[in-house]
Amino acid sequence: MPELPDVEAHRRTFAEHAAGRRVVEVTVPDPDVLTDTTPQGLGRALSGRRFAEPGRHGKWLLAGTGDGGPVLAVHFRMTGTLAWTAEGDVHDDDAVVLRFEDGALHVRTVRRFTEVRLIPAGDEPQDHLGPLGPDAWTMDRGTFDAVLDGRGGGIKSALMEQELIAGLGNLLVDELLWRARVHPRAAVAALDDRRDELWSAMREVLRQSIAAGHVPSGPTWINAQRGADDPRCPRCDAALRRTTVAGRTTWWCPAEQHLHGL
DNA sequence: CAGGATGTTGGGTC
DNA sequence: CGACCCAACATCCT
Repeated sequence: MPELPDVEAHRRTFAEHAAGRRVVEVTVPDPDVLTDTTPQGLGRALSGRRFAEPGRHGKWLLAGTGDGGPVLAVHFRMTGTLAWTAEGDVHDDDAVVLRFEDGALHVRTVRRFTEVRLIPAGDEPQDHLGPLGPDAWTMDRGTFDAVLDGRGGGIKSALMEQELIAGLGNLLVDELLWRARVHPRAAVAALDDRRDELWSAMREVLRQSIAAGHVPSGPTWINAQRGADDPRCPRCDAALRRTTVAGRTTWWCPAEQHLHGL
């Protein structure tokens, strides 16, 4: 599930239950999710420490321990979630469990691509996450323009590129392109006069998705038409088209979304 | 049973 | 170098 809005919801869960609390115990039912540490290393680094307010960059959840202490970084990939339970019982899909006095946070993953990293005390988180562009939600309009200026290729692949803009995924990009009435294969270079529409569509899609904690699938969202028996444009009722763009299944309205000059 | 799934990476191509 | 394409990762669902 996780795109930026889902991770933001997990960040809120983490903030509610873990910020300011002391870690009692760390267990790692699936050590494969640890890419740069071991269950013992993770336990040694976190046990007894208190978490600070968690942060997020793109699709990474960043849970620091304050005062330059180590940072727990979680990337949920496609099927990861974060759950709080008062009982702390280990679930089948649990990969990492952080126990506190009054319950536990469970990093869960079905397909087990989820990645949990331990950023050593004093290190910059950015140096451990691979190349990431500015966060899609917190960046400003000038940064958005700067990132697209001079970029070749298509708009969907650009918006999906985490090194360019961090946080947008397949659903969000289809949704915002539909709102901006821009064809997913439109060349970035052909969209100089559509930047306002792209920017406001991105802001609006992110604002509503973050409020919901996921990409909504209501009647005004193209996302809800994905895989429907007879997928239709929520605005004009045209039959939606399904193609592959940037390696991902892409839904778009052939009546409303244009190439803009190509 | 084959194919696809909201993500990323590494390899190869042009 | 810049952009594209595909396979692979592990598991579930249609």
